[in-house]
Amino acid sequence: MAEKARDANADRVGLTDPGGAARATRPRIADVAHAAGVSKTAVSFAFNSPQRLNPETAERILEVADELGYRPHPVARMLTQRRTGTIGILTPQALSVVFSNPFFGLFNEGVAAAAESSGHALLFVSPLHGSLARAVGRATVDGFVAVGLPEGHPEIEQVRRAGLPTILVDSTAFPAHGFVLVDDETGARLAAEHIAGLGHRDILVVGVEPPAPMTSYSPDGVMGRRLGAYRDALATAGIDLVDERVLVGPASIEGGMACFRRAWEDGLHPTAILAMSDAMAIGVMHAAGEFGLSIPRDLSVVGFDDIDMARYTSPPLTTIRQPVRRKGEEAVRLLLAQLEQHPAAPEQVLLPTRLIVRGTTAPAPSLREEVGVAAS
Amino acid sequence: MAEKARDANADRVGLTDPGGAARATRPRIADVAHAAGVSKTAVSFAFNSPQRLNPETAERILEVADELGYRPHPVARMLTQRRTGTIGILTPQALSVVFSNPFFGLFNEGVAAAAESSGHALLFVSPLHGSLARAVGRATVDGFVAVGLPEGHPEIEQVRRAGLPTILVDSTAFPAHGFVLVDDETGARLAAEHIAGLGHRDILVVGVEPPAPMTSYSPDGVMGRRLGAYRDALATAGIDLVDERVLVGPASIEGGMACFRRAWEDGLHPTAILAMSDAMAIGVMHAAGEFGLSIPRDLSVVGFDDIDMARYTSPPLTTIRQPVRRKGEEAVRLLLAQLEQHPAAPEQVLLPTRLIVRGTTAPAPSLREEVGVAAS
DNA sequence: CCGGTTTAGCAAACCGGTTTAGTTACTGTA
DNA sequence: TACAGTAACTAAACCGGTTTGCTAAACCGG
Repeated sequence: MAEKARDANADRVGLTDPGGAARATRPRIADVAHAAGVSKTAVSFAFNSPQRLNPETAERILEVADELGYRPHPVARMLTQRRTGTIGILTPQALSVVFSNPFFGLFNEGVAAAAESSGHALLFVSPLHGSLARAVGRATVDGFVAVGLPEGHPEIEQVRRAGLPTILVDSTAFPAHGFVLVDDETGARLAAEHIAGLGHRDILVVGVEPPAPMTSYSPDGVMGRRLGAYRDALATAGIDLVDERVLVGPASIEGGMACFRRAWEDGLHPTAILAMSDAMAIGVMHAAGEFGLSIPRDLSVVGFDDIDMARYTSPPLTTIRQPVRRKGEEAVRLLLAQLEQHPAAPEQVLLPTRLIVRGTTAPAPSLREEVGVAAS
Repeated sequence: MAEKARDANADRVGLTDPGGAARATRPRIADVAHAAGVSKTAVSFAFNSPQRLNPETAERILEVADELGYRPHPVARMLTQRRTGTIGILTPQALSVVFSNPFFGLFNEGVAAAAESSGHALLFVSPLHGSLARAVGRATVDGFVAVGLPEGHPEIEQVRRAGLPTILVDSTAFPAHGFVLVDDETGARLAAEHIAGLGHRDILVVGVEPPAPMTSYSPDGVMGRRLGAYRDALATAGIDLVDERVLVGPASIEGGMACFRRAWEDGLHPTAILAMSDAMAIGVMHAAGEFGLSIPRDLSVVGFDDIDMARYTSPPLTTIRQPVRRKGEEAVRLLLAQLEQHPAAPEQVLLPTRLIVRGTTAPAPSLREEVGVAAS
């Protein structure tokens, strides 16, 4: 006896393609089986292990399938194979802000390079109707690369309980998971020491605002760690960084401009600014220009990240380099390793940062006069 | 009689979470049903239409589910609901090059904003082992936004035959589908006229290279249309743009630098460059600087796109603005419209471009001398 | 000509959910 | 008391594939 009646619906499916519009009913494996006079199994074999079939039969099945316009349904295939072939990029920010941040451009480059070479697609997952956990529940991925998930995030426990293999980037929120970190403390310390060493005393910090549900930095998050290191290094130089001198905004050029304008109009007239992102640093430079300041003569600026653009600003941006692309690559590499050999000890990677001195930093104005450099 | 034996496996599943590691076997709906003493149907209702259950029962089921750490399997759910809640972004380039291109950053912002507000996730689909069609076959999406699919692409027919709702951006390869275009011709013409009007005669075009399997522009592709319009407008001004004066490279700062260096060292010393991408224009500016040229005194540069960075270069970049963000938004909007009411006439959108004159264009050097501006 | 192996293909079980079409018990009405 | 209507829940079918276990025929050496 052949397949049950519902397993074949050749009459529903036109043999020829109706000219570009999506057809009413997509052909199923049973339709192909019926048309080729074989079982579903045979059709499945023809696609997945043709060597198990007589070559002629396999050939014929594939021809019939092509005529019908049949493609194995990817979702059904995922269900049986128990893998999706997709890697999820999990971010607590909205995707529209992610993509506006040049840091992510670079990070995604690395992720994409690694994912592509292993044949994985990339699914970007951000809070769904405000809930990260809900979005995670809907995501059809083999595992996550979670970037910048702050320790204090309200939904973090639910995300962890989802139980998918997850590699954290810029976060240590799940101690038992693999993660990729960058030596933010050293980077921030180098930036602060550089500025303090140039004689600056009146310093402002411009930071990336924490993602939506949160209102302040967790001391263990990236920005919190950077801020802590700025503070410590400045304190060592005898400078007290008060909260009023730490401004936050979106990690974009506009965000940096807004921060600087706000500060300047509030009467804060620093001689140096430590920015936690290059995009914001570039914004600061431009806003400073609007107020007639010249960089680095009147204002020194240090960025963070060393995005491509940093070397092309004028003057070129002094910044802290972190291997952003590599961060993405490593994260995917760790994830794939974990996916392959399940009970793998989660690996952990710490990447270095370093100070790149370019043209946006100079001795503090007061100091320059002392050493005989005339202010114009 | 209760469910079949295989439908419940309470013994496989620990009640408590074993401390962060992914559990061996994920609880299934039958496990919850068994533990709560109800049917699978009831569990499904508890999650999807709780009003169909006694509130207390629903509550109890959800509690049991939570204890077991049960989440409905998203792939199984997709299969029955016949929707994925995901929009695919289809690009013929590798993702690593996509993310390195600031144009895509902006475009993705628009796509993400529109997708997010409708609760859709974003899946990036690029050639899998060199084949776009194969990647399309694996993609679990409700529809595609295909960007920059050139008309002559070898796999285009297979992509179309996949039969998924698709909106094209910067391409008219599928005449029967909806698409979002930008008035590239007018933009390119304005750029060329601007340059010709400034007296330039020695002009170079720097273009974005076509995606991997292709080697030259299709005249109907974005870059082909822009090139055509450059040519026409220059011809009108009596200038013949020969093929040797059209260089292509990756759409990045480095790509622009490479193009300029190659040209300059080959003895091409133009007074103006028309770049088909802002990133490349920025690269050209820097490479020109390396050769001691001053912009716009010695060399005029016009970009294309008007990315964020364009207004922050020095001098700020003269360019053709196209509403890139909006392009992404419109594409998703059209796609969602088509997904909702199936037999919708595919919409088509044409967005304007315009010339933004900033600081990188000036009269041709020879001309300046004539009008009395001394060359230093 | 015989037992053993290989080849080719099939039916049924399975992946993990949702949905349809009931069934049962209870409530309200005439 | 009978009957309709509803609330609460369920068994079985279904989504569209893959995989397992099996059978029948062809092949093979002795």
